Amino acid sequence: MSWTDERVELLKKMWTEGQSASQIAKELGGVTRNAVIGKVHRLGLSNRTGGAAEPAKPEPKAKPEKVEAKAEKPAAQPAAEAPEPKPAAKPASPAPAQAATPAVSPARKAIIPAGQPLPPQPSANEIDPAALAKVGEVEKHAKKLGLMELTERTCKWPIGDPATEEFWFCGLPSQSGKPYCEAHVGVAFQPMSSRRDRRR
DNA sequence: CCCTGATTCGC
DNA sequence: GCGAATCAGG
Repeated sequence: MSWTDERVELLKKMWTEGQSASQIAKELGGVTRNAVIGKVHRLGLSNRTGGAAEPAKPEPKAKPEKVEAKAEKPAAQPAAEAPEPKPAAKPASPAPAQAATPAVSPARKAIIPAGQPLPPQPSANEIDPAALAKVGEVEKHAKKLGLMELTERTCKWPIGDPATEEFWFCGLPSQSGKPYCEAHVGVAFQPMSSRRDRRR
């Protein structure tokens, strides 16, 4: 692959958007992130601040001027990710958010779409209060990823009700080979000794 | 461990 | 010019 005009343009665009080199490389295809970074530097746009390609500008550190508030809300992310065939987990058919058939028993519970090892319900269980608190805390910071945004290294802990809009996945980095982030691993894989030995 | 960008240097 | 290898952080 060579750096055609189009590819360079896409590179510039994505880099300016704040995409990481690896993401750009994936998008372009046929190049590694090293290639992307190398090209970025050769193009002289290592600085992602608004397109000014200043070859040399030490700029100690005195710039009260804000660059600009880039609207990088994940909510507006159009999911332009390349659908890589990940072996991990990709439930193909999201449950219909709304059953358009009122004829069905209204009292029925919503279907659960995930084809993945669903974690135990964290609610009524007797897990370490500390762990629960940690989960509650971490869920505030959840990246709220959709199904398509999940990778092997993102926490796949579901949050909310799948039948409503209030449903997403934790999405925080799962640093191990685990499917969840540390906090959720804590409540997912309980050593099955919650408080049995609490007596003393 | 995973990731990030930065730099070097043989090609 | 290119990018793998390496470096230097998080």
